[in-house]
Amino acid sequence: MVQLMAGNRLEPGRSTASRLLSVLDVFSIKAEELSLVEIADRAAMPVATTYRLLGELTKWGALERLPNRRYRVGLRLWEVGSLAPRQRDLREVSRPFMQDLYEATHENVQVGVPEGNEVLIVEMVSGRSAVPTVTRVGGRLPLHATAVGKVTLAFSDPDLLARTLQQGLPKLAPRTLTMPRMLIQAVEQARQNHFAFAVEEMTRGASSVASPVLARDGTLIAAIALVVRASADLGRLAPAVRTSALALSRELQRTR
Amino acid sequence: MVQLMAGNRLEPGRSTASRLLSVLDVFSIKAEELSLVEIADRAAMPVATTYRLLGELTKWGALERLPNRRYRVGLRLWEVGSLAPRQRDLREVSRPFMQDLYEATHENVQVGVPEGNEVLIVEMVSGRSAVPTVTRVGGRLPLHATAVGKVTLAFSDPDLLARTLQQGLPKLAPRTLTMPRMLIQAVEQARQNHFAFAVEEMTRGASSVASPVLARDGTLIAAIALVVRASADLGRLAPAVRTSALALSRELQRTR
DNA sequence: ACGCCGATTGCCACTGAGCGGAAACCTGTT
DNA sequence: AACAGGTTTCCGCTCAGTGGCAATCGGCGT
Repeated sequence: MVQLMAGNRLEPGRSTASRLLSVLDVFSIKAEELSLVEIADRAAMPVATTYRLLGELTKWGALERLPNRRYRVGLRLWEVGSLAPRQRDLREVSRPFMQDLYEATHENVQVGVPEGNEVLIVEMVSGRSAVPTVTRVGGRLPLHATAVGKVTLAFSDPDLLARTLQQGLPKLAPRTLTMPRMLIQAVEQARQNHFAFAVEEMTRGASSVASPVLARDGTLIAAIALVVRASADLGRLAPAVRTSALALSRELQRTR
Repeated sequence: MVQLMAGNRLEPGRSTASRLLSVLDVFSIKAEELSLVEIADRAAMPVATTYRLLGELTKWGALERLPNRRYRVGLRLWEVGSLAPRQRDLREVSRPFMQDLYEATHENVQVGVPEGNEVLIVEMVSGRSAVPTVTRVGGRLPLHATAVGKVTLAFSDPDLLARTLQQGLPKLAPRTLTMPRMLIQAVEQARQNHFAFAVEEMTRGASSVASPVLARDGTLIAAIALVVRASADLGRLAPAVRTSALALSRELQRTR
């Protein structure tokens, strides 16, 4: 028998709760179905420990076990998550406005809220004729390379912009703004115009226009955007997005 | 100082993981914003313990802390939950079909999947003109008093019906089927017709028609329903629901 | 302003719940 | 039938989690 760690713990100080939650962290849009070892690896925990925690999570319904012994996120977790008021209220109120915007343009409509250093997409309306996007409801978009992101930066606490610049502006597509000066200027413009563009900055062939959804006190609640093929005339679409954003803002201000 | 339990635990044998998850359990549609003591009470745990767990959950983002010191479900939990493939795929595929059904009838359209002894509503389309329903996305409906429920019972493992009968048929509205015989008969009819009705069995003034969404092997994936005011002509609406259910089934069978 | 009461936060002694290495046990593959 | 890769069970050791208590905070009524 080899030497054991003190208390038999590889990482003393890490709480059981945080271990449990870090199991949930390993699931993502690119990894929605994982095996025991895959989860253990990604969560940086021994298999035995991971196995026990997975058992608890599965029993509760946070995860589901597939016949091929893999794990995926379960319905019970979705159910509890769908109670999150921040997304639920916004989503319910915005749906009709998004629908109208879709009818008028037949392009992809997205609504996102700031979450950490990204924008979390909370609702989407898209049809067959619109450009296919990689984005999904529940997915995240970067702040510096999207229209929703620029609008968010323009109407949030200034140090969100500072943090974004500090952690660098990764080049995601040929036309991504990678120079701080350029982004600062774009954000400044967004603040003045109440809308922002992003032309092939995130994905080649796709562009977007966004406008802010604001609370009574002027703070940003969300951003609404149209994602279109790069050849589309963004200038012509901007007023429609702006109008929807205003209507949505007014409706949200009415209810609270 | 008073006597302490062995190990200072009130409830030895209850794991930390299960305690953490039972904190999430206390949140519901009727209790989406709770204070520390309320949570401790409902989860049957001491305040000190609850406080620590709430701290971990908040740090991770599963819960959010409001200025009034209350807790509610956070965006991070919604984000992870939205990865649940069972609801995500179904929801994405069904949306256009639901939209069509809505356009044709201008009534509330619901899609639900079986989860435990209830139906979990996964997606909804409703307009201003339709009857206001209490049901929300993420909400649950009883198996015995709704059209979606009866359809689910008709096309699921027979012992789901047995379990439903065993735990009693609570009277939810004047016309709820409370006699086992009646429910069995209704389920039998649903199996033959491929649709079911519920006339003011759940809520006075509201009725519904539902039809099953089936996998290639005949097992039930979901149920799609129209919820209408009680005065509406259900018989006239049934074929539309049936048609949507078939179209949706076919589309789902195509993709997998 | 003041005092009251419930809610929140911090503290700390005690021990069983959680940890993880290792071995047994499956499951599909050559 | 042997093997490889993953999954499940086992078990001894100990520190992380527990929860009673008390100090502190804060909202509300007087």
